[in-house]
Amino acid sequence: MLSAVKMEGHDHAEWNGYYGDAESYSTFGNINSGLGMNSMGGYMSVSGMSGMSGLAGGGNMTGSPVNMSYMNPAGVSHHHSVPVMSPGTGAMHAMGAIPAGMSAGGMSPLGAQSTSMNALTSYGGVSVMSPVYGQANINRAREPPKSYRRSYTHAKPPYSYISLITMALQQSGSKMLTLNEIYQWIMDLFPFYRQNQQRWQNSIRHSLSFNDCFIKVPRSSDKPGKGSFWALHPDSGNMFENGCYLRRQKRFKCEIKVSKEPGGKSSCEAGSVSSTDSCAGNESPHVNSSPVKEPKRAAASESKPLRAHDAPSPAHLPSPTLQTHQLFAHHHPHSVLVHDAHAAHLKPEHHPLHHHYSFNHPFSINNLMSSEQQNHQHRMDLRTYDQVMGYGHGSAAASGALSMGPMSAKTSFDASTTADPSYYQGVYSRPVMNST
DNA sequence: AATTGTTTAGAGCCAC
DNA sequence: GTGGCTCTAAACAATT
Repeated sequence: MLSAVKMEGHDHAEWNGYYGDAESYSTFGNINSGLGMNSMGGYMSVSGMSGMSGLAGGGNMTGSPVNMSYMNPAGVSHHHSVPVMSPGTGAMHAMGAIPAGMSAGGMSPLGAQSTSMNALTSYGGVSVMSPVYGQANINRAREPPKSYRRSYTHAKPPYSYISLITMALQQSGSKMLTLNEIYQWIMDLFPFYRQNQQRWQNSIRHSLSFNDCFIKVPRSSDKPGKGSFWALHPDSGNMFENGCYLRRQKRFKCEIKVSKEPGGKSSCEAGSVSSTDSCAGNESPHVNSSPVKEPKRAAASESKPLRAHDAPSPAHLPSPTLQTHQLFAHHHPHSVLVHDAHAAHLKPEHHPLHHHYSFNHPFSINNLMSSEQQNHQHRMDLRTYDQVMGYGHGSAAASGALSMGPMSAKTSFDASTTADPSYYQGVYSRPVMNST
């Protein structure tokens, strides 16, 4: 099996292979030097970096290694160019490209979320946010292209399948996607996944089925097609609050799956009207505190997807969006769910899920992109890894999670806040189990 | 037939 | 060492 690059970013050898000689960050110049970056050939982890903004100014990263490979040293960008990336990019943060502690309140995964556009990198007059993957951008802005670029392009992203799925779902306007759409999103964004599709797609399917944080939403009668829609469980919120996209802080799971209905659906499936208490998420410290060993998933017969007759009447679910909306509304009575499906449909920012994740979900696209722009730019503002890196030729591919967007009001970090070292440490090195 | 979804199993890595 | 999380492979069922 191929297997390329070990996911968890622990495989230094592989990372080195992809990024090692690469910039190695010599181009980071001041950043690297003095930062003590490392000997790991592009695989660094930083600990105790406070204030990435400092990076821009030559902050002082000392200490532990940081995987600069995927870092987007901020500050090196060109602030005057016109951002093409995500809407609302207005606020990108320097290193921001990397979410510091998700716990901070919804950081964008790769993106930055601050209020300064430091991270923008200019490519031929056009600035694009550099996703975490695009860290090399900075260099590019300063130096001519180098041969090593090629290696970056198809490097395996430092995200687990779960985080990729989560990002995909988060960036979708309706907060739900079909399996194929998820595949496409991933491939659009990460060239690496255009290869060996059978392998990773099998893993994606497995992740969707196996992880309780993903729920299946049946298609409405007016949207026939193959496969159901997948959405994030409303209570799955901060799965990556530790800032590590390779490994969740705690696996989200439904603790109780006993309330099976005749149809066989579990209490945590979409459409369930059972109390949210039946499910354990990661958004609450309480819940996290006492994880219950996940019982083997219910037998197939007990976890049948919600069928049309199980779900709310199709008549009331004109669109998938509304379906989830209502489903979640039922499921999550205590959250800020909007029951006016119509309104929610028209105004994404009012979407229940939108609300739900806007304040605490690490991949909250809401924190990345403005609601209005989100849908429109969905497939335009985000560039594929290679495009960001300056290798792509085609049109921008996916949107998304990698693009930086405006932060929610509550998340107006200052440089130091955004630069939570734990993020880097987590994503590039190893998970930081609770930055706070 | 192809795609989608479920489940089982094993292995690697990491935190405790 | 143990347990948790993730990745991968594979078998199988269901659906389109």
